[in-house]
Amino acid sequence: MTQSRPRIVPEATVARLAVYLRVLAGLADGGRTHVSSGELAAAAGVNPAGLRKDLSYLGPCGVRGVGYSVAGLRQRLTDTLGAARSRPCVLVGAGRLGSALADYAGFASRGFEFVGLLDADPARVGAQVGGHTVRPVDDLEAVVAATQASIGVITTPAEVAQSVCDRLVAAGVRSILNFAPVALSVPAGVDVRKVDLSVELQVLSFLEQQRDDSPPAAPTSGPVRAAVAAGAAR
Amino acid sequence: MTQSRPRIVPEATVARLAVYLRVLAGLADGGRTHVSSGELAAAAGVNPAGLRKDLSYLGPCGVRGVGYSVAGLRQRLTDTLGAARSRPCVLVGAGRLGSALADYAGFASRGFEFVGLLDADPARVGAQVGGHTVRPVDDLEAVVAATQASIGVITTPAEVAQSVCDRLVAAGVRSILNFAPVALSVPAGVDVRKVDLSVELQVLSFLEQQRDDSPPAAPTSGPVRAAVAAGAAR
DNA sequence: GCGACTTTGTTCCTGCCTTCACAAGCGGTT
DNA sequence: AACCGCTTGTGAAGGCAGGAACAAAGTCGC
Repeated sequence: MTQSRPRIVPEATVARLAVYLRVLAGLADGGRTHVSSGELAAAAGVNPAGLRKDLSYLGPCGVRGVGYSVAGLRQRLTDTLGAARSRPCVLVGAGRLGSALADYAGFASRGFEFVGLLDADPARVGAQVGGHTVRPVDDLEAVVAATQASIGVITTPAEVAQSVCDRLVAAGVRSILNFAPVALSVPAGVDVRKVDLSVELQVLSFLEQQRDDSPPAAPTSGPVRAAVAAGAAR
Repeated sequence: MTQSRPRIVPEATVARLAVYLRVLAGLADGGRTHVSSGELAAAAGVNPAGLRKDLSYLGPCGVRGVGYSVAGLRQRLTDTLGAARSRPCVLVGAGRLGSALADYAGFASRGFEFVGLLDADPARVGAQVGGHTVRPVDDLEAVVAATQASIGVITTPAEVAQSVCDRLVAAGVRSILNFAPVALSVPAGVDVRKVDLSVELQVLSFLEQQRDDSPPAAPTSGPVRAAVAAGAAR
């Protein structure tokens, strides 16, 4: 509550904070009361020094010589990430991927609740997914208004993603998670994050090809490898 | 084939090349024969100068004053990304998310074929998903050996992800796409990419909280906003 | 045939992120 | 009460990605 300094938090750090929070939840379940930066960093797959720097954006939250209090750090991260209160989410596109997301327990346990599932296909309307009934996409504005949804998730085909996005924004949604393989354009003040599944596979394909081509090259230099990227999706 | 200079390609660039390739496929379907960097960049949601820099890693592939040949650039990107040949993929964890991925048409059309679906739950074994039958996870080594799968996709619960990963690596898989919310540890020479869905939502939640807290602050500076992220148009 | 326009490819620069290394601080022990 | 070991927090440096501006080059029009 008493954020001494309103320091800015880099987005890359925010993504890692979410990972730390999850690791802490596991530690708390295991009965641990304190953790060192080294142990926490190992579990999160990051550099210990980087972890300390990430946490330093929140102000001092550890005890030197001891480590971090699991409960205390967890609370601080929860507050910082805005995970204290539940965030209502609207999902558009109740296909296979959309249904999988709506039913994913990992969201609900972290304060994200799907309060509306919408689809344009009449065959899907009325289906029960994750405790909710799929409604026609025409109800989009009504659902957003009634539920005060703050986050929109788009899992529609690429062709209609932009129009769905526009309607979400017009209805008041200012945070959008986009799974459709298109670059959405939104007005200032609206945040979009994109998850592109086929891009992930193609990056792996590229790295594999590099491996196949480069064995003859110097193995020590390792310039092409360009690291593995364990962190966020990006 | 005649890569004049074996220039290294940054991983961030590789991810964008995959996006360009998809945009080009759409342009080719529309009958377009040439594109300028500006148009291509707009469709991909990136800066035109950055796009040209990305493409310059492949050597000169455009014509000054004209632009890029859609077919030519597409071929070059396909070769670079290793998307020319089909990549067999094994998916472990045929739950909702796994089934959605196995059935996703966007993968097959880009040369990724799921040649094996595995699950530990006897209730799921035998189910038909995306034209394949779910097999017991005990068959993992046999399936990898028989199909020469080069990419493993993990959509299991977090608790078993590391053991599944170890088995995949032992069986010869050297590229892994991990959807389980844990940091996998792998030996050198194995590439892992992680997609963390709940992290994406929590980053949005953080940005939303920032928006709610910062209106009183100076709106012009916009330091906290920290940009929008991945593929956002801007 | 020549000029002007368009577009690429490159270079420079700025800012951010990551990493290393060290000083400061706290608990436990004697 | 003082010392010692352990851990955090921070400062500095290096590397990398992103963006803007400029020169080279090729085409189109006259």
